Amino acid sequence: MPTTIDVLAEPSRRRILDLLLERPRSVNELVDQLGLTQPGTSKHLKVLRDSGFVRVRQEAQRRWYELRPEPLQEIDAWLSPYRRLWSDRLDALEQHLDAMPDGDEPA
Amino acid sequence: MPTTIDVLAEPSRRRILDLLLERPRSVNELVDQLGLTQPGTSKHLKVLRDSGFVRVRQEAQRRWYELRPEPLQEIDAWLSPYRRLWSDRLDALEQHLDAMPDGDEPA
DNA sequence: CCAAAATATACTCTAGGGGAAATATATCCT
DNA sequence: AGGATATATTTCCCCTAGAGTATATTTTGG
Repeated sequence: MPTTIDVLAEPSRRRILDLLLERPRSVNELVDQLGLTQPGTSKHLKVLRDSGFVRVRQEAQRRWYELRPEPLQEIDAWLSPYRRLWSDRLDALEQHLDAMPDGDEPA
Repeated sequence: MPTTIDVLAEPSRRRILDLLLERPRSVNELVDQLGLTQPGTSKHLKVLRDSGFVRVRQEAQRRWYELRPEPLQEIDAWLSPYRRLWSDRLDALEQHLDAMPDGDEPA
């Protein structure tokens, strides 16, 4: 079973997420927008379902796909330790330490 | 050439980033930590270099790899439109709107 | 200059993932 | 019930990405 980030690595699936961010859509709508075949689209949707990115609401024969936040939050969380690289000007400190030949602590 | 997120999708590469988040490391250090072969590790490092995740500082025969923030920032930026799904309690509103048969605004 | 250390590149093999076409399933409508 | 609509599943093919092995390259120390 693919990782959350594996799922995101596929361009068509990212496009699906983009489309679903605007509003819920039916499979055929997505097929049209993506330019993929219907089976191909359904396959991606299955992956997105299994990994929790989307859920389906059935209405007659039509199925409305909509976004779920959890997996994206997971990515957000994964990213968070790295944020110190560019926030709080801590990156300036790092560069400083790297540039110095030996220990050199600022106040 | 692989996308930023393609690069991130590979588990060993994510582990490399984790290790480099602690501190810069030489290739052999990474080899030991990863349990991969040296060539395999170097290959991943090349991918990480080409995509801007790391840069190298050479010192004698040793090469010190260190993190660069840009590609991770890019992911962060990509994520940002999706944050409205869970931040500012806007998700609660969305769910509410979905559940309601018609418009119904909270205070 | 030579051997060793550290890293990079080239090559081969293999498995998994994505695409398209065909088919199956489900639900509505009359 | 039966045809039509909407979607899912299966099958097959191909191609790429990753792993390992062998080899090349670079730099150092003596």
